[in-house]
Amino acid sequence: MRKTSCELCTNVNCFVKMYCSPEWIHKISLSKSQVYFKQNQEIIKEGELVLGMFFIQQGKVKVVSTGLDGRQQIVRFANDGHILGHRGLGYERYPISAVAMEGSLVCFVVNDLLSEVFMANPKLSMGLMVFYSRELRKIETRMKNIAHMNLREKVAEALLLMMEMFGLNKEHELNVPFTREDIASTVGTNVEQISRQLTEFESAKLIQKRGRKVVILKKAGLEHIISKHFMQYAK
Amino acid sequence: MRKTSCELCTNVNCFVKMYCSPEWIHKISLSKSQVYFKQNQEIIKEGELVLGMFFIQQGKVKVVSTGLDGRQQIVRFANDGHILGHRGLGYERYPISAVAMEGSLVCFVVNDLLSEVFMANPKLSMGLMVFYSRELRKIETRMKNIAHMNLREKVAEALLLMMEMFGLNKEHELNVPFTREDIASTVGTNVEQISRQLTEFESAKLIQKRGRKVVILKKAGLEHIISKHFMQYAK
DNA sequence: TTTTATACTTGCGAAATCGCATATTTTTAA
DNA sequence: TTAAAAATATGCGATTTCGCAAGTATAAAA
Repeated sequence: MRKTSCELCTNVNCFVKMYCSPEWIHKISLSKSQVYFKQNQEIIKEGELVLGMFFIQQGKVKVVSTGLDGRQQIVRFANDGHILGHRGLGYERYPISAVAMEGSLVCFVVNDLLSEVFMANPKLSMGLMVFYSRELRKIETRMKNIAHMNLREKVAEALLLMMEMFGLNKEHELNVPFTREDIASTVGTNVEQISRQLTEFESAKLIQKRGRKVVILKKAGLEHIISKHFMQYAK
Repeated sequence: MRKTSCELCTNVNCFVKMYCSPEWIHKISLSKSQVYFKQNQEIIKEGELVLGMFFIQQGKVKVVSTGLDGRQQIVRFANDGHILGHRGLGYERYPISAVAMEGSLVCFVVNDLLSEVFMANPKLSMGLMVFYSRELRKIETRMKNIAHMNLREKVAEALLLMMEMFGLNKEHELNVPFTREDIASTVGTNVEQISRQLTEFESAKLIQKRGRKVVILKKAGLEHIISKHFMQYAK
């Protein structure tokens, strides 16, 4: 498989394409590398040296933080155009892992080039700062939710989170391969609790279980479950 | 009280002083405003319009996210040199509030000037990106901890968090005014549980309660309680 | 100083969550 | 297609956390 040049790449959400000058896009295109990761392969491994940043050209990824005990926490999901490894900035080693949830194509740019790019393309830095600020906002909200919601609410939120990131296929199933364990790691509980809660949602006709797959029947119903935790501001 | 000029300000942790050119420091100094906030006053109010960024010249601050029900989550603590309101970047309204835990002096820079500053001082943007990335890392770790730790561990972590940010005074008390409610909001539980847990820590001779104040007797003991949740990488 | 308000503590029953054990189903591999 | 492995479902007792209530201590106000 040949490397896609940035100039020909059709991913319109890529930060490089959005914020860099044509000359710099060309430079990056020349020196970047590109790797295909199979389902469940680790793109980034917690504890490894930070060598650069990853840009998802096309794929579905979970970002996980692993405890000493092996328990995992899914910190966020990512897909096309999203960045991986930016938390390594200013650090020696990656604080988290990133795992492909299905086959994913990822571009990689080394640190030295990145520094040059940032100094020469202030719009990229600005764009990334806005991105960071949104990430912070999202995760802060999620932290509050994990702290305040009960299990039922947290599972509802996890389903909505996955739906927002990966969408539904034509059969209205969540459009990403995942296990009960993944939901448990998102929510901070164990697989049994997820099973029980999904069963309950199914009896309430909010979802339908199809083997490992989950069909979203009533998004509004799930949203209603968590609505009391969200403030909406007057415009 | 007169406004401190940036040139004469002694806060060495300020991002402006660290990363901007002398001309830009001067420009900022001229157009910034400076406000003193008393204990428990709101520096930033969730839902209000984002007009700029705040830089803490000297003070102690908690950043809180409030639920519809009024339940609060302390998202992080901040002190001298830290930034407030940066999560508003790219947003219309602030997603969180910031409250002075004791009298605090804060500088404010409006949006328009900020954009100019970023475009003209790429090192500032870089510095801020590293800052953001560290914030992300911290909060992701904290999210995992809130999700995985039991109450005892979470309270130990909250005490260590405050100690790291605000230090101890000569009597080894946590050097910041706070209530049990503050710890509860950090941990995601209620005041009663905090009382019980502090009592338990006191019997274990890890801390000593002096009215509202908390003396840290054995930091290593608190660290040991949470150690099983932290990975350390080989150098 | 005295009073009042606020914050803190503790007991105890209720509720939620956990975690083992086991059965079933689904997926993967042969 | 069949066999083996992995993932899912569910009952149930154990454990943790919650939340009210009532009392005590501390800080703020008069």
